[in-house]
Amino acid sequence: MSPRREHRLVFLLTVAQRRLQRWMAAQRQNSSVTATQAGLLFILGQRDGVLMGEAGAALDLGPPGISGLVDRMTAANLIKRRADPDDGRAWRLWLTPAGREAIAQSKAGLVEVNARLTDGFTDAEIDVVARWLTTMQTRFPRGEDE
Amino acid sequence: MSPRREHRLVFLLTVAQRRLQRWMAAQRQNSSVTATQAGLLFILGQRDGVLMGEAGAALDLGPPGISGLVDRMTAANLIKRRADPDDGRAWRLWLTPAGREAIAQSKAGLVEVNARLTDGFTDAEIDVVARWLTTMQTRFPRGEDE
DNA sequence: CCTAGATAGTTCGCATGCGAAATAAATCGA
DNA sequence: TCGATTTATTTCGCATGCGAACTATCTAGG
Repeated sequence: MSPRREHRLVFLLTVAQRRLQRWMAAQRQNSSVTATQAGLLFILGQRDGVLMGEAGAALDLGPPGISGLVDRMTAANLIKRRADPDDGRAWRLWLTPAGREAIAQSKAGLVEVNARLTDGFTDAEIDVVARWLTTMQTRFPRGEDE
Repeated sequence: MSPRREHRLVFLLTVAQRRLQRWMAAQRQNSSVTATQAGLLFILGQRDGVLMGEAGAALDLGPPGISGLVDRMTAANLIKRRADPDDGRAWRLWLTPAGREAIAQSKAGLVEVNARLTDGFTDAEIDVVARWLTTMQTRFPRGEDE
């Protein structure tokens, strides 16, 4: 109703994400992997050997973002970077055995998060939330997208 | 339904927040202030002279977070830090005239963001979203809160 | 062919915020 | 009253990701 209430959505979203990241980091402790890292693992689990740019687009990361992510995950021996045989500029990403194991671990770790994320809300309500979050990508386009 | 769909909430939330931040930064260009900075301005607009810790709690920032935020906003001449007369450890935060002006600007800037955040959703749906975001703070507690 | 643009990644400097450890001031208990 | 603990804030090193500028490669057009 009042514009004041809607104002708060910006802050609510910011805070909610910070909470989630912090909570996941605390759970994670010395094992496993961040949410974004898990995202890349899941992508590679479905389509091993994607281009960095493709992965970045799927994760909504710009070039520096995906580049850094790949650096860190390569250093952690979760993925490997190999030159594309057909394009000297491009690199393709591949899971390492450790990365493949981390997928299973991450999926397990997400079970608790999922439970908390949906706790106290009906399926219909979660659908609304998911739709709202999904369409953020359309409603807040990047650069010259539209 | 399928656990797969709920898995995605983690990523949807992460991406949504990144989108929003990026979009706001792009709009912001060379003027105005980030969402979190606006949050602090609004707090001071209602209760000038809060303790740093209080502000941090309201913004869901830990000590290093609020400390850095205050540093940057002090450097930008939006707020002032003054020692608490009754407690030598504590600092209270006050708006500068520039900060007071920035509040109005920020509120204006949020109008467009609000419109986009709620665009295409009914009031009832936005209520669900707001409730979901709000209760994240309960469902993902910090440290030893509970 | 060869040059002009487009494209894939990287690097740099910055902003944000974290946890852990440090500092300084306040308070509590013997 | 004085040492031990608690509390407010800062500092440090790190992770994440951005925009801008750069590098290297590819692709078109002449």
